[in-house]
Amino acid sequence: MADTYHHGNLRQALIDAGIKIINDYGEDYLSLRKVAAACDVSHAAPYAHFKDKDDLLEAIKQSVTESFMNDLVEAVEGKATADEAIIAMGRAYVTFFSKNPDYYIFLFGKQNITAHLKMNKEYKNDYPPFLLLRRMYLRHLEENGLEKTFEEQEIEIVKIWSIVHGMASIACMKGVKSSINWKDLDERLLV
Amino acid sequence: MADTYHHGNLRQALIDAGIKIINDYGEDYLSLRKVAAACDVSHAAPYAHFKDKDDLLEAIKQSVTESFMNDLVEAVEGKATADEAIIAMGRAYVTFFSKNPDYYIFLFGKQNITAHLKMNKEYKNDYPPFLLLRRMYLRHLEENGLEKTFEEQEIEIVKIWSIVHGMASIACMKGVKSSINWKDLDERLLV
DNA sequence: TTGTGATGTTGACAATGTAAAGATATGCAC
DNA sequence: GTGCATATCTTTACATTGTCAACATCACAA
Repeated sequence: MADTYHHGNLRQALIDAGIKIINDYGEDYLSLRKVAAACDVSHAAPYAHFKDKDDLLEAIKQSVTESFMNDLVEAVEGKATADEAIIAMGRAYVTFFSKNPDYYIFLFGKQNITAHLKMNKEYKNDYPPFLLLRRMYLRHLEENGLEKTFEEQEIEIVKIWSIVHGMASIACMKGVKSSINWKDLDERLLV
Repeated sequence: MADTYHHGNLRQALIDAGIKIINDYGEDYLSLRKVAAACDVSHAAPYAHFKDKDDLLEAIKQSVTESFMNDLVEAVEGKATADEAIIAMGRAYVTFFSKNPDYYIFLFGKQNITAHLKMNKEYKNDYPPFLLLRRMYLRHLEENGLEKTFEEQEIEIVKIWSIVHGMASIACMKGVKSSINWKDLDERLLV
């Protein structure tokens, strides 16, 4: 099935090609036609799988978020305590974006001048990485026999998130993995 | 000087036209050629004043930020106490973006999923609105004879900012000025 | 077997950013 | 005022891009 008329799994191939382009040259460089060309397919072929460019972008974003989540879950799995898990998650978070700086801009926006989570409740209840952090935080409270109001919980979770996200943001801007101060991150994550 | 070959003040006219387009149809609808057309000028004329599209966008952004700052300063001026000034500034902040929702996306980014200020110190020391808030906050401390460490100060300032910015963000999304709970905002701003 | 829908190709079009070459006005040296 | 350098603007041209329509090809079920 080398050079068949049908591609086989073009949809996934387009997503992968898009990710590679974003990774290699940044989002600005990506175009529908280049993605199609990267898959050795005519420039209109993507329209069989995606409504328009935005639709493809959405799919790519979802795919990147998935692999982001995989890294986070993998980091958390099998950790003895919630505290260890939170630190591991923080490191994985920063590592993910320092490995692929373009993902940060792609996921969080080009003109992102902020480093904290949106207050919007819908978002906090939707975004998988955030849900994972909340689970870890609640486990942390339980393991240490702590009692917090819901308000206090939210504030602390956002605080942790901010530290990690801000650190990732800085790491991305500098684009220098070696500039990350891991010990500093760990210490700041110890609630 | 009705129909002269030279426009007179094309640079400013282009910026104004750009602002109007963003205001009326959103940033996506803006193109160099449309801006030029709105000024009754050939599509390449802007290149005498701006290096490229991004350059024009930068100028527009700067202009919008200026009028934003004007609103904030005007709100603060002549207020008897710092507390009054902070509340007035908060209201002006939210009002500005509820009057022109497109400005929010334009200034803070389309995929802005965050509602707090970037931790980045450079930013905090550069962004005029933030500097204004810090001045008011320090005046507040002074007027009430309060002593805070630098750390505490930063946390509280970011907190105030977050409340205001988050409220503006929500107001923009709903696009409904009447949905703003001004009393709630005032109360939350009382440190 | 047949034909129906999913998948791909080709060709076309309008919108866009940008560069090059030339036209026109403005201001300054003399 | 004359003449010229420069800033400003127009015209023309071109490549890229998103999108559509018409058609080709394939897979699979009736």
